[in-house]
Amino acid sequence: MAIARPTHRRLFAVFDHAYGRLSRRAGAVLADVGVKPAQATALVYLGYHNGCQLSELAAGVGAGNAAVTGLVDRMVKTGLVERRKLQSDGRGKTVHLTPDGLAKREQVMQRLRTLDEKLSKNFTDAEMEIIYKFLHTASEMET
Amino acid sequence: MAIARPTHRRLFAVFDHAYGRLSRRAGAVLADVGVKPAQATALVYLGYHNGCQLSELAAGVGAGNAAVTGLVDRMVKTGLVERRKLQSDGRGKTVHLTPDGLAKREQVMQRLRTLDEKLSKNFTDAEMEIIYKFLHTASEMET
DNA sequence: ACAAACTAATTCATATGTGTACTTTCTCCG
DNA sequence: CGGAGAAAGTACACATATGAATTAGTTTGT
Repeated sequence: MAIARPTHRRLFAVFDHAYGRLSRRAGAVLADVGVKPAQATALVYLGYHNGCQLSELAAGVGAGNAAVTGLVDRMVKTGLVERRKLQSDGRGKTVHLTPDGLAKREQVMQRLRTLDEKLSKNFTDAEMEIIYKFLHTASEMET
Repeated sequence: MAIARPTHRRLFAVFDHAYGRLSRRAGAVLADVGVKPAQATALVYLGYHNGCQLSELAAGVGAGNAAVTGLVDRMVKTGLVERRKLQSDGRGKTVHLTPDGLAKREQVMQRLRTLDEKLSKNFTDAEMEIIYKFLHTASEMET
């Protein structure tokens, strides 16, 4: 039996709370860009994988297909991206940044870089390694 | 000027992604308890602060008042909690676990403890300190 | 070549979040 | 006392998430 580790008992709760607060902050930081947080995430991802399929975008932003269908709908409506049919596979659709979407992405990246700096500035590189390892563990954890 | 820290450039994105995946996992883990993730969070908080006011619950679970109004509505509807008027202040309402809510909370705690163990088992206590410090930083960060 | 199985995207019901506006109630200051 | 203003909850419009069911297109096994 492992020694009790009281400070670890509510890890998930702390993670959950921290994320809630952080995402509110991110939402506020992005408000003046006129893009919602989930859309910002998608714009960033698309900058690296422009023209990817919906499913890939879903995996990339860590959500399910259904969520991304609606997300892309709203982004198409506001002119940030466009959907195209995939000719190689009749089921697939690809998502492409518009010039407008690309411009918004630049602004988003500015804001997120600042946020990242604030988040990480009190940690050493060695500490950041641990934090990344932890976040990666949380991402990849299986049931 | 600081040295470029490429691995830190997308901290927020990594955090966001990790949270998305982790919360899906938590949702799946809680599915058999028949409680949604936000409700589970509220149940846990209420276990420590039963009878607190709505605003305190909101702060405790990291959401706004409006979100918690609806959350409590749904939990009242399914009999997990009840709302009472605060006599000391005509504006306030307090939230109380029902026996049913308390029972669900026990099940939730079981599941979350298991999740916590999986999340933290590959980290030493010293590493966990850093992770908690980071999560705390993320919670408390000001604009 | 075809039925069975799989995959991609969508739709639907529902849960949860935000910001804003509104109501009610308190508090505090002149 | 009495009105300005803060605070607590709620209502509303909307963004975003999930899971289940649906539709359509592709792949596979015989």
